[in-house]
Amino acid sequence: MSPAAPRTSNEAIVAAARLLLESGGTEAVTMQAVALQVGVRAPSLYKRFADRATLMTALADDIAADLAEAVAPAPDVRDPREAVRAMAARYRTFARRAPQSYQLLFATAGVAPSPGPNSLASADVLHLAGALAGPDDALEAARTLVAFAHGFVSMELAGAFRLGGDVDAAFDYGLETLIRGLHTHAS
Amino acid sequence: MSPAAPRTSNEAIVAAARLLLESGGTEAVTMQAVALQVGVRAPSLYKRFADRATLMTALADDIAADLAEAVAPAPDVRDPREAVRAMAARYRTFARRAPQSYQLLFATAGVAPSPGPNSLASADVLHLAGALAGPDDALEAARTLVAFAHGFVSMELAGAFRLGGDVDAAFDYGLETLIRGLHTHAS
DNA sequence: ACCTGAACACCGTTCAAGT
DNA sequence: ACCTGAACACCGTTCAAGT
Repeated sequence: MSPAAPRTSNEAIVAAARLLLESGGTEAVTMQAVALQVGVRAPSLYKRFADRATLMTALADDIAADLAEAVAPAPDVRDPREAVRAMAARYRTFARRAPQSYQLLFATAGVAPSPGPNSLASADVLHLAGALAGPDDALEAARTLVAFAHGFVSMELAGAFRLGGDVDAAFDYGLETLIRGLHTHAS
Repeated sequence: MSPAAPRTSNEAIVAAARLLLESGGTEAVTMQAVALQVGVRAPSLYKRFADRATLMTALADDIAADLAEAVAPAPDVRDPREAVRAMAARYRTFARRAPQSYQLLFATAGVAPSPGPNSLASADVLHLAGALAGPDDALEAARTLVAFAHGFVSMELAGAFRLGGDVDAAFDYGLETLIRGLHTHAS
C-alpha cells in the first residue's frame, strides 16, 4: 500500500477550531480538542500548522474573510447614507451572531496580523466615506465610521452597557450622529 | 513565636500582576510568576484569590480605577466641547501608555464584570454628553462618544490602521465629527 | 508521507504537613 | 494562621518509531 494519505485538511482543522471557538471561547480551542474533532491526534496538527499561534492566525483569517463577505454592500449603492446604514447593520449582526469569532479578530495578543481588522476599513468603506465626507477626508471618515462600529459592538459584547436604555436605539443614534457630522462637514 | 504572619498582601499581588501584564501580556501573568514576584510560592496566592480568574478580575478592577482617575475632568468645565476633547485625549493617552492594561479591560473572556468599562460611560461623560446633545439624549450621546473613543484606540492598539495617513489627525477628525453631529442635533 | 505513543516542560490547583 | 513541597490533571510541543 502507499504509505499514508492525509486523513484531514487545513480547512477541516480551521473549521473545527472555529466551532470550538464559538461554543467555548478561545481557551476551548485546544490542540487536542481540535485534533479529536477532525479524527486525528494532536501531534499530527503540527504537520500543517507550526504551532497553536499559527493555527489561531489561520482561524482569524478565516473569520475575517467571512466578515468581509457578510458586510459587502449590495450592488445598488444609490444613497451613500443608506449604504452606510446597511453596512453598519450587517457588521453589528455578524458580531452578535458570532461574538467569540468577532472578538478574536481584535485580540492582539499573539494572534492577529494577517488580513486583520484592516481589510474592513478597505475599499468599500473608503468609497462610501468619501461619498459622504468628500474624497479628501475619505480615509479619516472611514476610520471614524469603523472605529464607532467596532467600539460599539465591542462594548456591547463585553457587556459594557449596563445603564439600561435601548441599545439598538443608541447604535442608530450614534450612526446618525456620525452621518450628520460627516455630511455637514462636506457641504 | 506567633504562628505565621502574612508575607504579602492583596495589593502587592495585584501590583505584581500588573507589572507582569504590561511587560509580557496576559499570558505572562502566571500564578507562579506573580508569586515569585511577591516572594512567595504559587499555592499561597490561593489564600487571597480563589483562582486565577479572580485575580485577573481584581487586576481589571485596579486598572479601571486608574483609568477613571486618569480621565476625570479638570474642575473647570466651561465649554463642554473643550471638556470632551480633553477627556478623549486623556483616554487615548492612557490606552497608549498601558496598552496591555487597557486591552484587559475589554477582554470579556472570563475576566471583566466588576466595574468594567461601564464606569467609563458614567457620571462625567453622561454629564458632558447631556450638555452637548441635550439632556434627553445624554445616555445615547455618551455611548456614542465612548464607543468611538474605545473603538479607535482599540483598533490603534491592534495595529488596524495600516493604510498610512495621520492617525492623530484621524482621531481628532472623528471626535470633531461627533461633536459637530451632536451639537447640530441639539440645536 | 503521514500518523502515533511516549515523553518533557509548564501551568493551575489541591492538600497534607510543617512552623 | 499562613506557608510549602509534592502531587494531579491538563496543555503545547518534540520525536523516535510505526505503517
